[in-house]
Amino acid sequence: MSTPVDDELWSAIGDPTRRTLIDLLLASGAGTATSLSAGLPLTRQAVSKHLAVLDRVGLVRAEPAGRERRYRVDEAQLARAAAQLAAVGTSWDARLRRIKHIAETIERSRDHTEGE
Amino acid sequence: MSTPVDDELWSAIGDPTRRTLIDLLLASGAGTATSLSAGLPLTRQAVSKHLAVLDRVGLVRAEPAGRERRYRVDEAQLARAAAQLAAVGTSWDARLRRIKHIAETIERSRDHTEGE
DNA sequence: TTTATGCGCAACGTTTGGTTGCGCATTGGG
DNA sequence: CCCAATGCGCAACCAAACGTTGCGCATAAA
Repeated sequence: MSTPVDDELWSAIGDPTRRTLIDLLLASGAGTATSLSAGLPLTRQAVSKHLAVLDRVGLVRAEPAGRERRYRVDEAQLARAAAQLAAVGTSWDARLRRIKHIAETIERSRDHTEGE
Repeated sequence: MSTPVDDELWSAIGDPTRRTLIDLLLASGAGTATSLSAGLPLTRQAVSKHLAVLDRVGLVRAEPAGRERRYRVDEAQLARAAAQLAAVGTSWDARLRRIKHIAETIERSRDHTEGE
């Protein structure tokens, strides 16, 4: 129900800071560790490590530009991640609906036979 | 774009082990730390701590039954969590689509004016 | 050629997921 | 009634992850 690879993706996007970074990168198109850390309560180092994690799972890609290291979201990979999130969500939803349906069915059949 | 409360929910369901526990609880209806740990590569203690976390954010609820402590998923809360997952996923998707659209627009206007 | 900016590496503290080893309560069989 | 077995919580301990500070090095700008 969950492969090791998918777990890596999950733990990458499970961190709130990394989700914020993805949001910022999506909003501004691209950014460096320094520029991103400017708008966050984090040091450049922390941001840099997070970007390294996102890079390792392929959610962002770095293009060196002079002395800068400009990061950009890999759209295909992020789409994959978004699909996974939605999948888990709808899976839970489906199960909850099924449970609710069964519960109602039992309730109804009890009303027919018993008077509890 | 993300409240502290929501971050707690996220970090709760961000952990792979806790998602597995939720799956198991959904599948079997209810369970104790001991019964759940039996089917996992975890000690009872680890499971117990995870259940405590899930309990604190309200995703599961415990009902003492004799010397046992039976846990059950709080369906409303889980539905809320599922909605959040889906929300983030679709938010990213929407942004990606918008970006792609803009990119195509620029590309097209460049083809008209420049020959680069 | 200096100066300043951007980055990576290393050492360190703190939180979190996991383990083991207790002790305490409840339950069930002599 | 009592004693073994079962289920749980608490505390101590380890390892990995997130964050910090303090370097040093390279590249761009003065």
